[in-house]
Amino acid sequence: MNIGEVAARSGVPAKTIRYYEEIGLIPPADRGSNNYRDYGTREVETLRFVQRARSLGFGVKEVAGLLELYRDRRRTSREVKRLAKQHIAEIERKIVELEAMRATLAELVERCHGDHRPDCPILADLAGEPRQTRTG
Amino acid sequence: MNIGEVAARSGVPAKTIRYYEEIGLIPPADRGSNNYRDYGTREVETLRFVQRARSLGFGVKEVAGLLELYRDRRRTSREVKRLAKQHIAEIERKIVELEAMRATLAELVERCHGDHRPDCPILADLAGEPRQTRTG
DNA sequence: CTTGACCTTCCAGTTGCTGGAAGGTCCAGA
DNA sequence: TCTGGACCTTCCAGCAACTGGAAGGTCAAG
Repeated sequence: MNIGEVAARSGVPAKTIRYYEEIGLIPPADRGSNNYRDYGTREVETLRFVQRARSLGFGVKEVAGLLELYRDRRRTSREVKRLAKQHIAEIERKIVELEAMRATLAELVERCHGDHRPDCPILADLAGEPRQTRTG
Repeated sequence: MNIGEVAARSGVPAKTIRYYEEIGLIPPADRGSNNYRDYGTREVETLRFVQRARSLGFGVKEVAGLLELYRDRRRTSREVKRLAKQHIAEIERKIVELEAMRATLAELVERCHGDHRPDCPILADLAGEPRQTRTG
C-alpha cells in the first residue's frame, strides 16, 4: 500500500506520516523497488491510533508513550489511566485559562457602546495595569 | 531608561521586547551613544498594553490592530468591540473543542479499571475508528 | 509517448517566544 | 587604575507540530 492510500485510510495526511516517521513516532516504512514507502494494514491501524490520540489533544510525546503501552502486552491499565488523567488535568487547566479570558473580555464588550465614538472601556482596560501572565 | 528597567515596569521580558521590535509590533527604540536602547514612559505604557492584550489571548497581529486603534484618536469603539467579539468567538471555539476532549477522556477514564491488568478501554477506544480532527 | 497523478527529498515558513554564545559597556569597590 | 559583575548588543538555534512548495523520479492509462 502506498502512502496516499494509508493517508486516506488512517485520516493522517501523507505529509504528516512522513513527518511522524522522521521524528521517530512511527518506525521507518519498508521501501519498494521504486523507493516508495510500502505499508500494510498494521501501519494503518497504528496511524489511526495516533490520529485519535492527537485528536484528543495528546502531544506527540504522549502519543509515543500511549503507543508503547498499546504494543506492550504486559502493560497495566493503571499506567494508561494515569496518562489519561494527567492529560485531562492539562486540558482543564487550559479551559480555566480560556474561561478567564472570556469572562474578562465579555465584561469589557458588555461595557463598550460600540458606536462611532472613540471612547472605549476595552482599550481603557488594556491601557491599565499589567495583568498576570498565564502560568505554564 | 534601559531595556531591563522597561521589562521590569511593563512585565514584558527584555528578550521579548527586542523580539516585538524585530517583528515590527513596536517601533525601533532610540539608541544612546553606547547603542543601548533608550525608552521613556510612553514605551512602557505601550508595552503594558501589549502585555495585557496578549494575556487576554490576542495574537500578535490582533494586538498590532488594537495598538493602532489605541493610538488613533479617530477610532470608533465599534471597531474595537468588533475585534473583541471576534476574539471571544475564537476563544469559545477553543473551549468547545477542549470540553469535547475532556468529555471523551473522562468517560474513558471512568470506564478504565486502572489496575495491574492490561485490558483498557482507553487504548481500545484509541485503536478504533478515526475520529474527527479539530477544525481550524 | 505523453499526460497527470502519484511518489521522493529537502528547505522554508508558521506562532511567539526563549536560551545561549560571543562580545561591548558601565559602575562600584579595592 | 583595575577588576568583577551586571548590564547591554547581535545572531543563531530550538521548541510544537506540522504545512507548503520546489525539483525531480515513477507509474499507469490512453
